[in-house]
Amino acid sequence: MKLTHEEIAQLLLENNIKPSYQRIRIMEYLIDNRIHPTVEDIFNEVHKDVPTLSKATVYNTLHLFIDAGLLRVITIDEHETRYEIGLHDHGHFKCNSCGKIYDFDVNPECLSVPDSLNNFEISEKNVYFKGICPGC
Amino acid sequence: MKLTHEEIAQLLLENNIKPSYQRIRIMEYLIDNRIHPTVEDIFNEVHKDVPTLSKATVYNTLHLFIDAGLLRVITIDEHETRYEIGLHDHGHFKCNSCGKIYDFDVNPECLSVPDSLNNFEISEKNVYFKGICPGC
DNA sequence: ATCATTGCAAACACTTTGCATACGC
DNA sequence: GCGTATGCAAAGTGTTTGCAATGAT
Repeated sequence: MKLTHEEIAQLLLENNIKPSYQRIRIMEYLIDNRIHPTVEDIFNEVHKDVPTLSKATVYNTLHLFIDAGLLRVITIDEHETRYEIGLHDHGHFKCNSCGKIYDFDVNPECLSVPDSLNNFEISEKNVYFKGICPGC
Repeated sequence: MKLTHEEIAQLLLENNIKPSYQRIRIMEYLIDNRIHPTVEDIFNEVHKDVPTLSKATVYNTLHLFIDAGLLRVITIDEHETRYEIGLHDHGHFKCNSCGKIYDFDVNPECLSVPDSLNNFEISEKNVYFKGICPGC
């Protein structure tokens, strides 16, 4: 189910983003590599195929995607900004040893809004755990 | 129930931290101002009373407290590192408009570990919501 | 006197910005 | 040709580091 460049271009257009080559390649990377990559990760990999790519463009593009609601920032760790293309709500587990981030399904109960937030308008819910993964 | 400097010194000693004046004042600030302050907040306020205080010392001291388990980093937003002295587990709500952070009690169900994390050793659990607070 | 803590300034890493070039309709 | 996206380099921010001065026991 790998998307073609045309399909990705379509996806971008639907979100009012002009599908430049760089943007398509960055989106392609994000779709194919659901590893919660950092800017570093994205830049390094896409740069291999698109040598002229600059980091500024990566930053620009990610912000574009975020504003369009296509991309989410994962804020688990200071000093480390990661991104993932938005699916359903789910939790993240970060291994403090190897640094890998795992997805997990959260108890739906969990995301119920407590009484104390009655008059709050909630746009985003996040759950994350930290610890050591089985491999470490 | 404001703690005296002596009581704070005692608290630090119990955690194997030498109670220097700066450390006491920083801890005092953290205890008296449960507003999830940033380094900026802490530095600015404590600096008023302790003019020689340097930011490096604030950073040093916060790391000391964190290592001792007295302090927690709140990672809600990239570009913004906030701290709170550790109490029970609770959720945080951040208002995207005024930036204020509210505490709320999370559904205990929420923090139950899902099957998919069976063999994971979990040391930290976090829940945070974002949106707009009633005041905004 | 010794060892730890502090404060300053320089170094760092990550991100943003400004601007000139290049690209696409 | 015009407007936008890109790439570079410089500027900006927040945090860390090295080291000399200070403070405590």
